[in-house]
Amino acid sequence: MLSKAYDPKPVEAKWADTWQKERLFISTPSPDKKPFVVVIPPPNITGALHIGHALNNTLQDVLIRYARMMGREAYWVPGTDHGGIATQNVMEKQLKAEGKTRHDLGREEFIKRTWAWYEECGGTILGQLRRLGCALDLDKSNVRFTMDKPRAAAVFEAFRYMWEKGQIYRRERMINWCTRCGTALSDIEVEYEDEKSKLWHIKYAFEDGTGSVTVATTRPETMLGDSAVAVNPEDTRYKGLHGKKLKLPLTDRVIPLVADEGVEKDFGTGAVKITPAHDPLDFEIGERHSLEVLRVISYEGKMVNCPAKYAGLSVQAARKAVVEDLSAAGLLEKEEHYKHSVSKCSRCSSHIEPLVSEQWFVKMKDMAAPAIAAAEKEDVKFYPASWKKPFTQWLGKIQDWCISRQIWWGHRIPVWYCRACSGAGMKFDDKGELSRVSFEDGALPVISQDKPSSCPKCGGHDLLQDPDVLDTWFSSALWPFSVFGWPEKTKELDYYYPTSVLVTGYEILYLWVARMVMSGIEHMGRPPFSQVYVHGIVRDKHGKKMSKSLGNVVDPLVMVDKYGTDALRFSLMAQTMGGRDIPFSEEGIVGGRNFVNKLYNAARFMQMYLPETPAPVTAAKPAELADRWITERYAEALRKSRAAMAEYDLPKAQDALYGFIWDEFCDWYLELAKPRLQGPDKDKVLALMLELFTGALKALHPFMPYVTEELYSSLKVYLPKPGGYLLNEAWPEAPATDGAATAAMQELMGVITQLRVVRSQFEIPPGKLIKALAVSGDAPALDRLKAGAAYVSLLAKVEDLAVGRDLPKPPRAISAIAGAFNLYVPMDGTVDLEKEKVRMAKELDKARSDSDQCRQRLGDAAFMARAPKAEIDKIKARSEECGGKISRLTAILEELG
RNA sequence: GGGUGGUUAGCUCAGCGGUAGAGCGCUGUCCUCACACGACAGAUGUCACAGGUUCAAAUCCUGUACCACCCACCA
Repeated sequence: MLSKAYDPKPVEAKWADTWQKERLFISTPSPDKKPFVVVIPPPNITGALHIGHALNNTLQDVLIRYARMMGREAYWVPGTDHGGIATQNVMEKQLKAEGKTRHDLGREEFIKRTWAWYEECGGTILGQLRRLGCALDLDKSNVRFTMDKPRAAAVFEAFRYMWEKGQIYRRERMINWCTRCGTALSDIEVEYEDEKSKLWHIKYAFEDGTGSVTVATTRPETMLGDSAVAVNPEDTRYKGLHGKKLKLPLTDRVIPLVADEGVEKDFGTGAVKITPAHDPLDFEIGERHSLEVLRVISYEGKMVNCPAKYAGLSVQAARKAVVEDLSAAGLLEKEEHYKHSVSKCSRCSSHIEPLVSEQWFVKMKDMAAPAIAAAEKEDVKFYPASWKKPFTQWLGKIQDWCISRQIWWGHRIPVWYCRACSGAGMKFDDKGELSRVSFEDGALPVISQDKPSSCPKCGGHDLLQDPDVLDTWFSSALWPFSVFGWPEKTKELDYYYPTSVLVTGYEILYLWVARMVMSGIEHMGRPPFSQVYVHGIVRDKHGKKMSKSLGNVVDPLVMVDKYGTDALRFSLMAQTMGGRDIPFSEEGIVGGRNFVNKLYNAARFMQMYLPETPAPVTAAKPAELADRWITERYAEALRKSRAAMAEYDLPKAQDALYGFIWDEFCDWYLELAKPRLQGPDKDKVLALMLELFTGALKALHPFMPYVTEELYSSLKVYLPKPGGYLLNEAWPEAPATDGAATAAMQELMGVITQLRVVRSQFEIPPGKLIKALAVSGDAPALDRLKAGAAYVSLLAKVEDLAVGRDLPKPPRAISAIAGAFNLYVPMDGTVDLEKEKVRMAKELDKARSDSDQCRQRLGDAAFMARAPKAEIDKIKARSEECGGKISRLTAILEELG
């Protein structure tokens, strides 16, 4: 005999292994079948997977397995992402623990070390995906990496093409600079946080001594780089002062007062100091007025190009010093408390310094337009649909994308410079390495993936590669086609592209999804997928975002160890309802674990009656009421589940099967089958049970792959037509049913439940058999009950069920009403008459208020005139039923006295 | 400042025009020969608030409050 409780560990290990060994998840282009393709959002090689990955990959796995079982050529393409800054940060942390920096290693050594880390971490991630049951073929030959050779070729081709088309450019622009990471970032990699700060009001005096203008600022230290003060041209307070010169405090510079529409009249004093080099709005205003761009904050976050007193100070220290000096000079008009949002690096949470820098950019407007159109036309369709609007709106406001990063780990920008031809455009660090490139200062680009053998202009051989790398999302954006070998024209690309559905959390909708859509249209001529399944973020049980600092991070593998993969998957799935964020609680997994155990025990139950030596159970299926009923319920569950899958409502699809298995198959059908398994019907009943249960296992397989495979493999030997791996079986068809048995069964279930209520309320011991009478004026109902008497006897533990039209109520009997029947349960000892009276009176009250409600509606002329006939009939029927119930209850109560 | 979503049983959430549901938790009985990771039974809701549409509103519309998230050049 198998153990009472299911032990997922050995089972999961066995199947995970077998599936991979058998290459069960591999796919090859098969033109006779329709492909169903999902490319995995490649996890960053920054460490172990978190619970969000578990959810994301479970959803994909369900879709893939389901599609495969529905006859599609399903392919889930595995891979990992090199993860640019994020990975570099992990490496730097490792080095820090050794007391080193990446500069101690040097670029080449650092990259070598990161590749070694890729081998280690990438392997860990794949192992985790494997344990999660993911139907990914994890053979080396099939796993992609965003920085492997084919993907590098794709990156180069995309860069080359867009450069030649003029879509990629390099110039000076305002960018977000993370002083800790030491690199430029794109706009979406910046997060904002409210911070309590101060608003300083500073007086700028006119050069001619005719007064002053007061500006308000949250960043007084940047005044050292001011090139103007701006006011709104409509602002009457400053009419006539435009063009006047102001003395810039703490310096000997003189700056103009300019008029610009970008200035809000209502903010502060209506006058703004303009620091074109360190503020996006100021930069724009500066461009409009040809103001000098004076950089006073260095890439290291230190003050430069300013009076010696401040030079070299950190931004914070400079702020303090500037405020003190202004105050001492009497130029600080006031200081107020102020809350504003500051920008933080999304990777390291350090302060972001907006500054002007020469970087590589991608022009986005032209790429965005067709992507917006694709979303509008639903060539790319969102599930849930509510994501369409934010998606198109974001694309509508898109800014050019800064793609260069001043880090080491990533795709090196495929551009080379000839030392002889680029001259001052090449800047070198103290080690003699090319550190920065400036087109403005004369650098001449040569686009090439590998080092060009000679300079196309002068023929020289001293060419150096651009020191920057590309934003990691640049390669991610190409993922849906780079995985198939693009730009090579491969069979795979031809067959699998465009892919079917992309499954992702909403947090990378813009960062990644939008860029994939744009890139797909740009390079492949059509969007990379037709559907986007957007899910929420897994949070802790209080709804807080999981983070290491809060200490509320849940490791999915710890949960898997404790409860099993199927349990984790089941509970994550159950909670994704609505596509919103998911509060994760460990208690929730227990529910999943219990369900897995339920499945296991249902199988164990069947096994008890099946022969030791496996042989197909070939008996004809039985056809009594319970059999027809359970078949109808099974068909209904499959229909519901299939319909839910069609609209990507995965949790609903799972829930329909869960309800069928637990509430119907186990709680009713198996119970009803027990005595029959001892009698002549045994084989027939087993045949049906096997058919329905193994069918349910197939249907559940996409959700809970391990336990279903295990149970199916042990039961299939009894099937007339045993299948192979569940993944290769067809997802079950609902048998044709007329639904007739469901109503009849419901009537019996009502009688059984009422008798159980009597047993429970009058504390009749569970083991004790009772006598019962069922009385009704409804002759067909009596016949039906007679036919189903065995079920009632069995499930309500009745030893003698008398059914008739005019049976008298025995003395000392408890009454109950179930549908058309008055039920009487004679009691052995004394009956608590008061309790019985209260019970009946309560029933009567309920029936009366129900009846009143019906009568009221039936007496409402407006209702009668306007409500649909079906509704009126329903109320009429209910009213009649209530009426009958009231008179029956009244009679019972009268008898009770 | 703009936008989106939410407000239903103690908790997490379904339901989205016709008598309020599930899971967990809670209470009672039972270790009934598949499962105590179980069975059976039970309690618990002015469906945020205010208007409106409708014969009928948790469900549709409008507004309010609170919560959450996203976006924005909040000097």
